[in-house]
Amino acid sequence: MQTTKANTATPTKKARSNAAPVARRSRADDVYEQLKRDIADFKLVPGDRFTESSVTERLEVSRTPVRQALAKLQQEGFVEVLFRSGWRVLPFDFGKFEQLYDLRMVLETTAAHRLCDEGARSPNPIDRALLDELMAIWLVPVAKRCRDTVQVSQWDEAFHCALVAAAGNPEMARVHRDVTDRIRIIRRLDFTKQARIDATYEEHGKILKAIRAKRGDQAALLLRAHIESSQAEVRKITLHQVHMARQTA
Amino acid sequence: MQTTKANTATPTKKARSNAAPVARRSRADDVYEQLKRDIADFKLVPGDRFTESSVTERLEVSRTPVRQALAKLQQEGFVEVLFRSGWRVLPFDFGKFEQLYDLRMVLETTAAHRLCDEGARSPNPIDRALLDELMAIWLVPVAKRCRDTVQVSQWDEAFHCALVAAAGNPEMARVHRDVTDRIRIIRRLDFTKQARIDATYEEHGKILKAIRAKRGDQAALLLRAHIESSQAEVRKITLHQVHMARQTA
DNA sequence: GCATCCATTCTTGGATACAAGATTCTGCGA
DNA sequence: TCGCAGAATCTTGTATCCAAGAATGGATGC
Repeated sequence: MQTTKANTATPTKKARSNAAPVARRSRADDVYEQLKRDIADFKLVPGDRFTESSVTERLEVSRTPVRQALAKLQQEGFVEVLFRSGWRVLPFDFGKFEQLYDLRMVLETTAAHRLCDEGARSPNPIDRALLDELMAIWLVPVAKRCRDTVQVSQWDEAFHCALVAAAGNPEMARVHRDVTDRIRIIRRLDFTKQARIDATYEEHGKILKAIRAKRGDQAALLLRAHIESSQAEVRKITLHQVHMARQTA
Repeated sequence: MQTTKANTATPTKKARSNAAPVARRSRADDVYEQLKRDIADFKLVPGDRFTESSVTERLEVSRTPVRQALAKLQQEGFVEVLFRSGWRVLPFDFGKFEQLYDLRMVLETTAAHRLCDEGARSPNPIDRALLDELMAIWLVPVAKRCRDTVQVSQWDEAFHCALVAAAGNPEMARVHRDVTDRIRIIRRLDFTKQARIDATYEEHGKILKAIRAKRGDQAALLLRAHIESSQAEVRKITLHQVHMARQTA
């Protein structure tokens, strides 16, 4: 029966030890990040099986942090464990991607509405600064557009996350970020063609303008179309691309 | 460079070993369930600190499964680790509860709309059977209403989860379930008064009737009001109740 | 050639050992 | 009585050890 006695004023003692709750980076965190990157980069191909020891050798840590990282990835739906028989990167489940894209649409269109309508307010106020940043990136003359696919792909992800984050519900933003993490692997296959990049600039620009004009319905409509087109694109290319990625990996 | 060679037909060998992916219950799962229950039941009071060894003693398992369980709870936002200084049940964060209630509203009103409007369809078809079950529970004559607060409280939770589940997006339902898990601790404080139970019957009934009549906007409106009233109730009583719970624990 | 049995190897789940640092308690000095 | 240094204890992070069971490969019988 412990009771917290925090905030009892003993400044000298506290100063000695109870420092800021600084986020300590553990080995498990490193392994987690690395494995997640490997999956997103197709170094670990969906469907592939691997063992804990293969990871310990590759990353040169003991099994403990590896197991922690794998447990986290398992919970997030990236890998699964086969009892006493190794691990497996979860194979593509297109049905699941459909659901995640759908969920994204719900969250983002909700955010768009809230960004336009002060009345339908979220727990926290709207983050105007975040919106301004987006405008600065996406509302530029055609000549000044970035042509680096990798950069634009990252900005695209950040755009959608920022939209939700700006709407003032951090928990909603967190869920949206998780969804983003999970579709990244398939989403990046979409960002190979220049035409898609141009379209992204166009569509993001229109969405931001609609938000700036406080036209919630229009912003939501544009957003929905934008996501749907990206989803449709993904639907077309994945089977082929996945095969390619599997070859080159 | 492993490649999956699953589904190569060797029936005899496969029959010997590669059984169904039966969900194995590990010790870590047990500890996880137990700790989560303890938190929900105020056996572990928000703000309290505890150590891994205290859990190992109480549940009589080694640190390994305890640590796995705690890691999961940490990821879900129930506890936090203080570097080399024990664990802590996260104290109540009313702001976070506001956000979670808000997110619930978004998910559930979306579900309500979809249950009424066949056009705005989800990835999967609507689960009519689930809806029928709900009707069977909540659309009963006043005399036949259940008066057991615990039972009704569980049904209430199940009602909202089923609503989302029936709408045909399992990932959305999963997120909603996670949210439900996290607000359970505060939500249960609401289900003490008989009046609230009656109101729940009334409101759930109205919502189901609106859905049956395919009046999406009305259903969403009722749902929003229903959740908001429960949220308002929670806002009032928590500070006092939490104090009480802390005392009795 | 083919199926089957059995020993070997491999793999994860769990327990334990060790390391680095945080906390606490004790004793001393003023 | 109060402050403080330092030892002793405690706590988590990581590595390693062991057990139970799964996969594998080879020998054997036919």
